[in-house]
Amino acid sequence: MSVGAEKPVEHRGRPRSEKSRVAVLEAAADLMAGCGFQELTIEGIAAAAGVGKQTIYRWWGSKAGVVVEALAEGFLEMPLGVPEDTGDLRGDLGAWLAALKSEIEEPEVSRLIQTIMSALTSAGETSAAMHSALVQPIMAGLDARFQEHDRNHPGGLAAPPSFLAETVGASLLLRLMFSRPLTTEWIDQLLDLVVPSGRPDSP
Amino acid sequence: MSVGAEKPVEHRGRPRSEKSRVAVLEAAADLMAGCGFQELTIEGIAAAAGVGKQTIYRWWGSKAGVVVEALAEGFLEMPLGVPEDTGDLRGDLGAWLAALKSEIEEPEVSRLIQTIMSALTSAGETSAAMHSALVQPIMAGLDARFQEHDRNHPGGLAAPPSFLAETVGASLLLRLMFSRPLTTEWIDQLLDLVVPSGRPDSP
Amino acid sequence: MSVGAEKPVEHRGRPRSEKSRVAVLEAAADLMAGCGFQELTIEGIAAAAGVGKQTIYRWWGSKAGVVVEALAEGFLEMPLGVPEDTGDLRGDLGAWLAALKSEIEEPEVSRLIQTIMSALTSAGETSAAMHSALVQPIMAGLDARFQEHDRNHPGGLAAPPSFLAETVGASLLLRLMFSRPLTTEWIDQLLDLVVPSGRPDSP
Amino acid sequence: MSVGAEKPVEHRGRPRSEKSRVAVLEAAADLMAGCGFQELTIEGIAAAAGVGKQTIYRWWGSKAGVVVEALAEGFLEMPLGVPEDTGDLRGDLGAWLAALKSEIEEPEVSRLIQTIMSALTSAGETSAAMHSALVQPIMAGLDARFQEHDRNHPGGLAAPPSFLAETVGASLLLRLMFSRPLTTEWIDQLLDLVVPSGRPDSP
DNA sequence: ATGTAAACGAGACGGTACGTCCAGTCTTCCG
DNA sequence: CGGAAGACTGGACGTACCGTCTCGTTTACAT
Repeated sequence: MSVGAEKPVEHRGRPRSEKSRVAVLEAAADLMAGCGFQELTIEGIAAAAGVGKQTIYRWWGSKAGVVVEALAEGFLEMPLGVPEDTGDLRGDLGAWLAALKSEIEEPEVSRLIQTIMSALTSAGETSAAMHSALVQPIMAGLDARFQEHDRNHPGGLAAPPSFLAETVGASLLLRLMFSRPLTTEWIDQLLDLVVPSGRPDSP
Repeated sequence: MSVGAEKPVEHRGRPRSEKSRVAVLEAAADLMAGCGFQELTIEGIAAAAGVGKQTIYRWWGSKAGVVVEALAEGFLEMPLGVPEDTGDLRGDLGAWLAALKSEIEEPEVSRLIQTIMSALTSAGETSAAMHSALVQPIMAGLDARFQEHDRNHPGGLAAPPSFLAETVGASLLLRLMFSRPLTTEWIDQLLDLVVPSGRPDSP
Repeated sequence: MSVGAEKPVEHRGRPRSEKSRVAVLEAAADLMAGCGFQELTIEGIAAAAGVGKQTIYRWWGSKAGVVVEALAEGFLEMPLGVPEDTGDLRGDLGAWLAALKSEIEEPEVSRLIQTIMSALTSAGETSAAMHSALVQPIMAGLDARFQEHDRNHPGGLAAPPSFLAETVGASLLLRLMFSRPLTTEWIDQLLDLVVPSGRPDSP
Repeated sequence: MSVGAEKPVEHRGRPRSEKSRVAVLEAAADLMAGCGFQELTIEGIAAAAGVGKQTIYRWWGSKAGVVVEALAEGFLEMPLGVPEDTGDLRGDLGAWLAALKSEIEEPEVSRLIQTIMSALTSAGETSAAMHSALVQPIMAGLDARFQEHDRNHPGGLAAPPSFLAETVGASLLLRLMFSRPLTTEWIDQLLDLVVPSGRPDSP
């Protein structure tokens, strides 16, 4: 009689509707793109998703929760891309930052970043979840690139790769948060600090 | 050429009440300390200040504006202190960060920081004003310290002092934003990056 | 052939709360008695009824609407009574008007009448509804009395009963509206006009 | 001792500005024509008149007071006209009521009447003043006509002329208040009651 | 001429209520 | 029993006016 195979859950009554779950996340992602976090409302999400408010409260409990899941599941992408890898770490990072520079001149992109950051800070208790959903991936991307560089040029980095990644990410995000421009000078200085300039590839 | 004695101002109607202005800023500062930015309401500020709502809308237009002015005028202080100066830059920074580390364990301090950062990100159009009201002073404090160090140990810094100040500030704030702990390892790594440890003073 | 069973109503979502409906009407009636129509506020009604403002706006849309319904459903009575019937129409009307005369000397009664009339005139689009809710019943009462008299004394009335009822009602209300006293002379003249005095019962 | 000569007035300081007084009354009259009494505001009048609010409060104290004076001084006319006099009282009244019938079909006229009546009922303490400013003149006009008729045809009226005038006025105003139509039947019945039809002139 | 004093326009003040929006909860019916 | 629909209490929003209160500016009389 032992059923073996774990009943995945004690399961009674109607199962959760995947359709509703996805509809909510998609609606949230759509609305996020078009307005600030403050203006994003549970009612708005429910209406756009064709879903009862209760369904959202049942499964997420707050709009921050919905946003976190939407980001974690890729319904909404932090529009920051990832640096390429041509073997020249400094050059790659420079190119990446330059691309960002032109990208955030589009108001839509700029707003989306601010919206996400605002969601982060408004989150309170969920800020850790937010961090891992949002910031971690970016850091991870940078980290991988720094790791590789480190392997090729041991001792050429001023600090552990993961730390440098975090530093770059923090500087970038804070700059975007305050709508300050990514000037060429600023980019150069950041690169100088993080990938000590010029000489690193020469022994 | 006589400058013609500037008309002091074209002034009609009852003049603005300084008493109300101060009452609003004080009330906002008090309330900020006790709750999040989301929970801070215009009605609450008006009631606490003994002021009509219209008076707030007349002069500030949004709660973010009130918070910016309260900060700019020192009614509310960003509880981050400023590093001492004993001649040992690295040591001073380390001590400062260590002090912060214990300080932000108090929930009140931690909440205040998050509140202010939330106000910043919610500000939208005023984010630049927010930046100069809040972040600039911290940066300026760090900057001064780095400048002095640079003068004493030319070439000992990995990047221009002001840039290092910004980097330290950004890393710190973002860490606080996400409620991540200021570990000793993190502090050490930051110092290693910014004030290349040990060696710089030896030829 | 069965008519297909009238859809009882297409009914979705939580049904309207009768408790709230009654609470609002009772609260409005209570408040009306104690203040003018101008001083009667939606917020006051909502608070007194323990109801959200939205509930009032959802179902009535204006305070005039609430007052109309309160009157129509008898939560608030126009304090004008109805003439008795002893067989002597002129005497009955005289007694009724005399009773009113002393009654409206109480400021509370006087204020309530003015309040209701003010609600009527402020109503605008709903003035027809107001009329049928308020004035019609009074008229109807008078009408019945005149009808009966007419039956007993054919030709003794100067105009159709319903018209005489309307005339008496209009004269009375306008007099109350302007806070002018119901003097004995005025009453006598009205009766003389409407129930041609003395002689009608003699052939 | 001889008091004699009244000090014309103890008069110090700047005298009241007639220009402002007139501007206020004109502004009030203009605004009354375009909106309801409820929507008529002191601030609106002050702005339209180019006058400080205090000037209105100094001299009138309430918008009802302004309206009363505007009516009393003829800045705003109750659009009811006055019956002609061709010797045939019944015919003249009939013609007058018929003219009104078509006139009040214009929404502007209808609204103005309701506005004035609303001002009356909202007035409270000033309702007596309102009455003499507004209703009295109409009554007076009717009264004069009835008086003359009475002189020509003694005993031909069912009640004292002034009373009949009041009755006609009251019936008319209440009908207008409730936006009920002035039908031909209603007019005929009123005339039958007030100027007993046909026979009175024949012996 | 020069006070002195009241009325003036302007407009900010503390308030009250407006009508709207949304939060989060609750009830009902449907599948 | 999950989910949509939607009504519920509660409370902040930003606006409109209230009636009061300064301001600086006329404008008249009384020195």
